Amino acid sequence: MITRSEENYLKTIFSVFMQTQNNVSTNDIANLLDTSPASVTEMIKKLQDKNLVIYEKYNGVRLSIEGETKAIAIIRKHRLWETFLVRKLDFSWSEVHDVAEQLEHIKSEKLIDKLDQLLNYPKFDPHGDPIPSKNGVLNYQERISIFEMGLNEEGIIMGVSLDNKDFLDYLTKLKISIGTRIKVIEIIKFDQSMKIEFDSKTEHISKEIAENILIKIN
Amino acid sequence: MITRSEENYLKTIFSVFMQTQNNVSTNDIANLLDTSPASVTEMIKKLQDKNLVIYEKYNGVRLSIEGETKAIAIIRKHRLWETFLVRKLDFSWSEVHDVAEQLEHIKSEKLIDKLDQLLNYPKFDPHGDPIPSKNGVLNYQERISIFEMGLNEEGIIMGVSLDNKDFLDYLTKLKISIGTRIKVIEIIKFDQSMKIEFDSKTEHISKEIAENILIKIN
DNA sequence: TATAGTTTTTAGGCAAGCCTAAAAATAATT
DNA sequence: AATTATTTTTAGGCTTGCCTAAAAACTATA
Repeated sequence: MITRSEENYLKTIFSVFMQTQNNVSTNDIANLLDTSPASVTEMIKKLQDKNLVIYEKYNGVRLSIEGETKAIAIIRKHRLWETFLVRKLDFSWSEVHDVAEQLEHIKSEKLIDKLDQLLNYPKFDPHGDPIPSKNGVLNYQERISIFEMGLNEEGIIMGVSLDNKDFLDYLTKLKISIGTRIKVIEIIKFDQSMKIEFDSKTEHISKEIAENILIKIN
Repeated sequence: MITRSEENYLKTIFSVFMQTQNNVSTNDIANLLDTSPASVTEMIKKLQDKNLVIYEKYNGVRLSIEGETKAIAIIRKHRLWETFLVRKLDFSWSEVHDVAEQLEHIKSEKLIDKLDQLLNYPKFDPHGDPIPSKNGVLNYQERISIFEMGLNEEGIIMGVSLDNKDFLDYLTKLKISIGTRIKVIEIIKFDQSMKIEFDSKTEHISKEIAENILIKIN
């Protein structure tokens, strides 16, 4: 049996590794899980004993195949629950995180399969992140932030890279959502803020906002 | 904060007290929660410190007003989730228990309110047990078991008093469900089994079965 | 390359929730 | 009423997951 805490560690290691492609440091995990580095070292050893991670002292950690399988299964559950909350229970996309964080630990294969079916096998969650399939395939769509776009470039919003209530509420207020087609019409050098155009209107967004909105690339 | 384990104790104490109207013994709780009497004593003290139970050494325990409120809230969640699983995810009534046991501990008022709404404010769960309202009112319908009925008496099945997979699967096989109108047509003295009539057919049920099917009274 | 700074690990502790074994209290029986 | 049986509590221990403080190992800098 895998504990709730172990699941959270796996999830964290997975997501950091996805971004950096490097072994994940003790400190990073500690910060993300809001715990002490000492506790992380301890837990990593436990995960190693269960063959869920590959670990060498002072050299960070990464998931084993088995650990990755488990991590992806948790992410699948998290994203399916988020989709459920938004689609069936009228949650806004800024409210789902904490509840999904709890629901993702419920153990029942049938439950998650049926939920998937009820939602008609969704491919993306409300934040635009891909939902892994039952057999663990994570269909990753390459994306860049608006901040990385050049002047006059266009793109379709595919997701966000920050799951923060204030940020998401602000996007909602701006009427920016997944699928919105945008164009960069001005880049202000001084503060690196940007003017973007969408739905025949113009909005001025800060660097911080631009960095956390993702558009499709290909 | 109330822990998962504390919630399970409260739920257990509530349901035993409902049946007996007496202080609940340490041993009973230990048996129901599959734990040792020593652990129960310990936990009861903790619950007492939190003002959730009323406890006197060697004299059993009962819930305080606050403890009862919490217990009822958990039962509400459990029964709403069971209803959701059966109605929306096509679980059979024999499968829902274990999953609902996990889901009942999810903490989100909004979640449970929205679930209630999605299900159109159900009054009873799939086993015929009443679902407490948001403000904690448990609308209890008095019921007796088929075993307590006399010859030629009729009644409408309102629920079951046993949440066991084999038992529930058997009822499903017999096509006995909540709402079924039945009539006792024979009582066999020797083994106290009964012949009952419903949907223009006759079935012979054992004492054990008869004891665990409940009909509406008055 | 020695030293300073940072990161990681080790050591020792704590709370929650469980355990077993033994003691104490209550209940049942002779 | 005294003894026996049962129930409940106490005492002491264990595991999980966390903590702080100190030691050890790596990294960067003079």
